[in-house]
Amino acid sequence: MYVARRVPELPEVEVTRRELEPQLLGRVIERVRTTAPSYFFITPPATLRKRLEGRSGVGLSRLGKYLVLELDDGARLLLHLGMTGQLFFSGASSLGLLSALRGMALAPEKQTEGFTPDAHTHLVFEFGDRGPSLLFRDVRKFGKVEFLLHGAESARLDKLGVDALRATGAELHAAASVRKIAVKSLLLDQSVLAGVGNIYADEALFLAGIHPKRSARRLKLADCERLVAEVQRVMLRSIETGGSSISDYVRPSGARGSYQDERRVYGRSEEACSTCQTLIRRIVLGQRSTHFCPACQRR
DNA sequence: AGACTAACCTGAAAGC
DNA sequence: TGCTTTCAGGTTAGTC
Repeated sequence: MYVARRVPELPEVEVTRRELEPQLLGRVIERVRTTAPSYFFITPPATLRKRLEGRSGVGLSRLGKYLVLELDDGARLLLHLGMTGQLFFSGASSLGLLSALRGMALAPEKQTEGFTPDAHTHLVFEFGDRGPSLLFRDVRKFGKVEFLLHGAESARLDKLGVDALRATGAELHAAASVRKIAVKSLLLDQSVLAGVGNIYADEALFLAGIHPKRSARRLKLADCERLVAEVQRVMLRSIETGGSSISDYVRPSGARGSYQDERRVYGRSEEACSTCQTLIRRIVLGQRSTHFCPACQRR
């Protein structure tokens, strides 16, 4: 059986940003703990410790799926959650909340007070105020941490396109008209629209009535405008419900983002389309599972 | 140079 | 029951 998973895309990163910002900025990072060098660390752990200890955050922004922590000396720290990354503060409520937003159920023994960093917790900030520590946990290590000195260029950020929430149909159309790829692949290209991942790409294409395999080059301006509008609508709605689940989160057992219930096609292959009752199909496109309604979405 | 593909990683679930 | 295989996905490096 095919099991759908939830992975941090733009809305999850934005909800995380909003959660972290008030609890992080202005606090002096006294000590940095890390795991051993790995794929996860673009900047070696030893360098991170040296550069970050004694600093404090003065700004936390988001571009696509990246979080950018601006430090008091002008340096920046890029954080990417990859597929299984979790950022949270030590203490039960934060952990439960954020894991719920991720849609990842934690084992009961890990939901207790005073979460102890485990082998998957690759980065920990301990603060001079002795308040809750910031933990970055990532089981599959697809997440990324990169330190940038004041004024340093970031190849990763520089190659991102316009943030999906700020994009216009005209911008998408300009990129689409010169690409010989499927529209779904276009949406996933971070150099075009930054922040769109597999789930919201499928959802937006369904809502816009566009077949995922339709050629990008054949998209008309009106198609692109509709598509961008649906990308933004579904993402804004997801941010909204992620926020509302904060107050809904009471029992660990029932915790999850309400997005699960609103999704129309993703992970619903062989189920009836909510619009026309045709069975939702699943195909593989660009090495990614792709879900669509063969009747509602035209090539 | 654009387009496509394998690799990175781990745990859950399916398969045997 | 338990060991083995498959699979998910964001990003990047490598190939054609």
